[in-house]
Amino acid sequence: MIDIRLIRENPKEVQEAISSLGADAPIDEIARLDERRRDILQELEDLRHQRNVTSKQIGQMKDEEKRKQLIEEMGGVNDSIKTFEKELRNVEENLEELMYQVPNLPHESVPVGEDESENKIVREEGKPKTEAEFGFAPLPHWDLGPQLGIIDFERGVKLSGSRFYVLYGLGYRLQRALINWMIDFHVTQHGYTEVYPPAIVKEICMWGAGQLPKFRDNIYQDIEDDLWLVGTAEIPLTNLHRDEIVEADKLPIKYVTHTPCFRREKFSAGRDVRGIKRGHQFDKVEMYHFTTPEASYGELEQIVRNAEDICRALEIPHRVVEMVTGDLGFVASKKYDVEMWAPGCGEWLEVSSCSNCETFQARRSNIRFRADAKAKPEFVHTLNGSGLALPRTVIAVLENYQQEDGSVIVPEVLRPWMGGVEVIRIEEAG
RNA sequence: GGAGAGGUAGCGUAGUCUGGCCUAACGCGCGCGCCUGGAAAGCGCGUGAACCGCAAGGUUCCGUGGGUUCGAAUCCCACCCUCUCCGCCA
Repeated sequence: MIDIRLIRENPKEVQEAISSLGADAPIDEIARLDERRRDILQELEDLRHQRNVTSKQIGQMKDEEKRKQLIEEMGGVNDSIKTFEKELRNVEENLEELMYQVPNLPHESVPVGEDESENKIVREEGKPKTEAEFGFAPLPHWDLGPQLGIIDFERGVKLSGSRFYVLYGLGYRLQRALINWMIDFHVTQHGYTEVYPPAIVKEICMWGAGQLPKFRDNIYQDIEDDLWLVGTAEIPLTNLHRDEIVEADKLPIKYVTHTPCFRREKFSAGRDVRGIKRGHQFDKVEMYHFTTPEASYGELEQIVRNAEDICRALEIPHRVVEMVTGDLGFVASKKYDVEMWAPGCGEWLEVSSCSNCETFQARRSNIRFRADAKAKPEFVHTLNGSGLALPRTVIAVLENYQQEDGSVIVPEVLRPWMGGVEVIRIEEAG
């Protein structure tokens, strides 16, 4: 949710900003309803004032005659109040519905661009290994995994349909090792507090994090109990402090968590169907900050660095990409992706997406802080960043560390979390 | 699933039976000051939020939504949520 004052005061600029996102929003209609709302409020408040004053008089009145007369007069006032109240409710309902459809506005530093093809590569670290350096043609993980007996696509489909798979043995062990290692890394090296939140939440949480109404079709839902499966830990983490006022000295609050994520992938039908890159269910380690407006952009850079630290420790080539306006999405003011190179499938995999949402989620979720004890509460800024998404990190490990005989070397940092295993071999993997 | 209790401002609670002095009290916490070598304690003062308005000021909010009434935290109806006990259970 953006501040309606922006629309009230600079409707043109807001309209342009939204156009730069390649999005659309009913700004004119919002401005019209906002004005009508304020007009009604003015009328209504005058009438209510009149009612309050008169009612008080009636309560104290001794003269029965005058008393009856006043009560009579109040009849008309009450009718007007009821009429205005009804219209106000109507206008506010419409206004809110429209406001929920307005995307977040881009930060001034975000490069203008049509779509992802114009995203800027900010920096790159580690050289992708060439085929010559490998000494053989590296396999994609959808060949490597089944060959090692650690990924089973057929049985995944048997259980749950397309875009599901089963991990076995050292494959699953590798994922577990990554999860625990990454969480420990963020806790000990980056100062995060680890949390374990619910992965299915009430509808209100979906609105608060900006998932509804826009992404309704992409969310799994239990209709009977009105519970929604989260597509990212960002949702429960945002809602941890919903309707709270946080003291400034507690900020920044930095959480790291690991949850399953569920996505219907209705918007990507037919894309990335091979392998484990885009499943309906996947695990993700997620970083999340609640912070002040002054600190948020510095912290966005920090979150990106935190994600890069993981890539670096794994010794996998990676790069940071800055999103242009056309690829920002609905909730971010500014966003970076971190991508790992996957030599088998020959593409850069988005393993992390780091966003500063400024007050967009905080407004929807009513999360505020007090700069000091006397200050008025103001909205916090919220930031999120994957640290990292599991299946894609598993892909990158398998494809970068594969050897000619089909075995995969375990990255050194992971070995303590792998029970000392150094190589995943065909004969021992399962 | 059964029975009961409850939802009041950052937290804890009073007020509801008996509608108007509720413009919501009190405690904790927090802020300022006094005191002190410094602090704690103590004492004094202050301290909810949102919206409209240049301002003065006004309006709204006692879980949510309706209703009754000149007037509702208080009465009536519906719904939501939380807790406790029992049952079942990883």
